[in-house]
Amino acid sequence: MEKFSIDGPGFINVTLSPDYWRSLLPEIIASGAKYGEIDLGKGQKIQIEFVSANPTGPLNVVSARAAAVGDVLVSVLNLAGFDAWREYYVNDAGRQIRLLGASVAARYATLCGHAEDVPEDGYQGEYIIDLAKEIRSELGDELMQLDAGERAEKLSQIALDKMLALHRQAMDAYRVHYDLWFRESSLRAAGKHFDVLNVLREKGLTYEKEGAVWFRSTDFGDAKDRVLITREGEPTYFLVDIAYHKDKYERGFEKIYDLWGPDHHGYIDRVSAALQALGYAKENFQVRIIQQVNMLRDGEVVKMSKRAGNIIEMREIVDEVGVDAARYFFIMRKLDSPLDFDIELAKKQTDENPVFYVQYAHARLYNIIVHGREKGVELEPDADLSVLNEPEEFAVMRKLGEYPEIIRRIAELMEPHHLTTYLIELASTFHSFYQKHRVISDDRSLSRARLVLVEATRTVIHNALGLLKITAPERM
RNA sequence: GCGCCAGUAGCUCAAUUGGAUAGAGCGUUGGCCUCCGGAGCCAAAGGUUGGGGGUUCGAUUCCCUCCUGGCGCACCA
Repeated sequence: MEKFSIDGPGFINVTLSPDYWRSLLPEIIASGAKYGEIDLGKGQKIQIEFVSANPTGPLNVVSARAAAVGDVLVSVLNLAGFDAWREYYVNDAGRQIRLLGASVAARYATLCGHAEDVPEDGYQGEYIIDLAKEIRSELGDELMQLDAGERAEKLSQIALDKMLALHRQAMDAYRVHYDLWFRESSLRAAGKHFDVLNVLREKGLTYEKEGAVWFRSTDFGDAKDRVLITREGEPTYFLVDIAYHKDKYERGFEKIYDLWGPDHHGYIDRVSAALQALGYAKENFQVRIIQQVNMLRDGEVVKMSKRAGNIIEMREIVDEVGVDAARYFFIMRKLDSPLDFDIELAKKQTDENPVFYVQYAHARLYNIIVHGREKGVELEPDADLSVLNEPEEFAVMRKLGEYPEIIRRIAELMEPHHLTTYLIELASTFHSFYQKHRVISDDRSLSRARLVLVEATRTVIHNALGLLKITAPERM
């Protein structure tokens, strides 16, 4: 530290010495991918559940946003000292799967020459027909020999497996690799939801009304009580979901965070109520709502309607703009803000596109090091850095020093957009330096020192892009 | 009607959770390549932070109220 000063009410300014900033550079290079590591989490086990889309239809663009956000959050949390885990909840049981089976069965029967209507509340989408066609091409008409009930049951399992495989492929292509795809059916098979029901009942937190079993969630802050067992005797999605969340704690997670879509915010209080009723601390279960995505083409919002069948699928958007741009654009905004995704902009390979701005900076940095080597100036992390005295050099060093703080902020606030904002700032700070000063020149000692600055900058950009799982190109 | 979220430069968004002169990108205007990548840089213009109250040394941030937009208010998931 160089000096303290008191400047106005509430401000104490601390000036750090030039040597402090210079010493950061070899540290960054030595740390490599570990630069930015902090001990915020202290090894705490934390689970992030995200996407968890129903396997009854294709993944949409909201899932693509959630997938990018959840994936990056876990990476950042791990860097911040947590033991973080990616999980996907597969709703592979219950009413909707029966409807999936019935819908596919109707299309299948129709293809086999026995015209049948898709049930009123079934799935009408084009993809159901595709599924039916695929199944028929594999199995022929043989399922027509079963009675209608068995056929629907059989087809629901086949369709489920196929949808699930598609979802896994889409996530894989998107570079999201879950630690676990958790099956709802496994909870049901083990009767875990009935265990929950019994516990709540023993605590006197349930009652019967109009033939259904209710949970007194209002005792724990919910707006109204909720049904656990329907009049028909079926467990609700809610009951099984309580069991799922309880199971997370039983598997050793100390904190469980869910990322949900905006249409689920009314659901938060009841799950929180149930977990509190079961004795878990309120603050260990948190839900972040990820707002909607508006797809734009040439500045116009693309109208999407599930009914009309013109939804944009996750796969389509990733195929069209590429994984790098898609991930970047979906991370770019604060979770609370609706996100405008301009498809044409994401595809542009120009300065209008922030992805290319950052990737360009990395390619340029890499190239400078190559150029230095060609000129006989090797990268030496222990070079004498006292020759670095330009304001633009210190601006870059200060920016590099911010990185661990960015990691902390993202981990504490669960807001990954700070990473893309930071990358733009770092790239911009470096470009300003680069424009004004030459790295490789006749002054050997200055060249060596600046190469250290370049490599440290390259390392941080590389690390940040790594967290985003966006490629850091050596040339473009 | 009730609840959640948003409203910041012409456009798309930030602002280290209450701090200093509210910052970037795009767009506009004017400059910069004999030279490590011009996919870059510099400069200028552009703001009553949706309106109005309040809290205090200090508010984009917290509270109240109103306006606008999105979403939700199932024995669906």
